[in-house]
Amino acid sequence: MKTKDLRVVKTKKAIYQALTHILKNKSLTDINVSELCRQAGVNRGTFYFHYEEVGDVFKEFFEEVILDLQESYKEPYKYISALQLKSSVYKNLDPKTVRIFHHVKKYEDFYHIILSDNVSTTYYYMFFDAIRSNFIEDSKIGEYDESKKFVYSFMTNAIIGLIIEWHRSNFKESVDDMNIHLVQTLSAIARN
Amino acid sequence: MKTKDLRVVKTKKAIYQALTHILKNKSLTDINVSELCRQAGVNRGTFYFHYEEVGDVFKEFFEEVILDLQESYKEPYKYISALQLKSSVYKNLDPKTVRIFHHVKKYEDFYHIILSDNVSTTYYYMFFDAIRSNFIEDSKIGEYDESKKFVYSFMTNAIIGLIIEWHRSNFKESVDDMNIHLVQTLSAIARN
DNA sequence: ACTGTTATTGTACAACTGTATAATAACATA
DNA sequence: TATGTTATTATACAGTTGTACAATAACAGT
Repeated sequence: MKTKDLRVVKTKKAIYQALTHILKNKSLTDINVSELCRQAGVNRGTFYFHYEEVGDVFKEFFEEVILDLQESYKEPYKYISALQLKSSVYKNLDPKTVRIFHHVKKYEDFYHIILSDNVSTTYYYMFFDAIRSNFIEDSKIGEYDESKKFVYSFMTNAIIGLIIEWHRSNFKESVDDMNIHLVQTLSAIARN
Repeated sequence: MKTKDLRVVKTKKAIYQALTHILKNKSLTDINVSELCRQAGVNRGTFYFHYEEVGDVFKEFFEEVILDLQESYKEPYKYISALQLKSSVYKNLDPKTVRIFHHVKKYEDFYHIILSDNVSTTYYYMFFDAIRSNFIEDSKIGEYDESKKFVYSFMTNAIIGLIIEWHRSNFKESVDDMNIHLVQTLSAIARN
C-alpha cells in the first residue's frame, strides 16, 4: 500500500497551477483561499483538508526549491563559471558558496517573492536554515561545534544580505558579478 | 492649526494598550481587527479610519523603536560597557556596532516578535534599513559610494544574523557576550 | 469485479473583513 | 461662546474564513 492517491495528486496540481497563475497578477499576500479554489476548480473544504492557508501551498513549492539548493551542494562543481576558473581574483573563494548565486538566479521568481516586503518570514528562515546547514556541513570535521553557532549565523545571513541587495536591483547583476562582489566584500572586511 | 486632535490621541492610545495586552497571550499574526477593537473599546470603523490591518499598529510602535536606534547612534558612547573598556579583545571593535546589541536587549520583547517565524518581513526590513543607513553614515567621508552597496548589505545582514542567533537562544547571552561573539567571528573570517 | 477506505463535494453556520453611509459628538480656532 | 471641521459611532452589506457534517465518488489492493 501507500501508493499516492491520484485524487490528491490531481487536486494539488490544480491548486499549484491556480496559484502560479494568480501570482502573475497579484502578490502572495493578497491571494485568498476562496479565490484560489475558484481558480483551481477545487472545493474550499478540500483545500482545508490539505492546507491551512494560501502560504502553505507556496511553502510546499519552496520546499522543492530548497531541496534543489541542497542537491547542488552535493554535486561536483559543474555550476562554477568559466570566469571563475580563469580569474585569479577567485583564488580564495569557496566554490560551494558560488553555487548559492547560481541557485538563486535559477529560481529568481521565487526569491523575488520570498525577499519581498510584507511576506511571511517563514520562507526567509527556510532559506536561512538551508544555507546555514550547508555552512555547518562544510566546516565540521568531527562533530558539530556549538561554540561556532554565531559564526555560522553571521556568515549565512551575510550571504543573504548580498542576495537582498541583488534582489533589490531586480537581479540585474550576473552570477559572476555577484561572485566578484562577494570576494571584494570579504577582502574589504579582512582589511579592517 | 494642526494641533493634534485629542480624539485621535485617545483612540490610538486605546488601540496601543489593547494590542500590548493581547500580545501577552497571542502572537501578532493571530490577532484580528475585531478582537483588537473590542478590547480597545473602539469602533471597528474607527480602526480602519487610521489603519489597514493589525500589523500597522505594531509597525507604528516599531517606528518609535527604530527611532531610538538612530538616536543611540548619535549619542556619545555612554552605552559601552565597562567590560569593553578594560579588555584588549575589543581593541578593533567599532563601539558604534556595540550599541546595536544594547538597543536590541533594551527592546527585547519587540525583537522577539520581529524575528519570530510567520511574521511580516516588513519589520525585518525596517530594522535592516535602519542599521544599513548607520553603516553608510559611518563610512562615508564625502558622498555615498554606490559601489559599496553590497558591502553595506553584507555587513548589515551579518550583524542581524548574530541577532537572529541571539533571538533563537531567547536572548540568554549578555550584551558583553554578544560583543565577544562579534569580535571572534570577525577574526575567524579574517583568518580565512 | 468486488470491497473497504478516504478524498472530495455541497451545504450550512457563526465570526471576521472591508467598505460605505448618515448621524452625532468632540474638537480647534477665532 | 459660537462655528466650522472632522473623528467617531452605529448600522448595513456582500464577501471571506474556518469548521463541521453527511452523502458521494474516486481510489488502491485483493
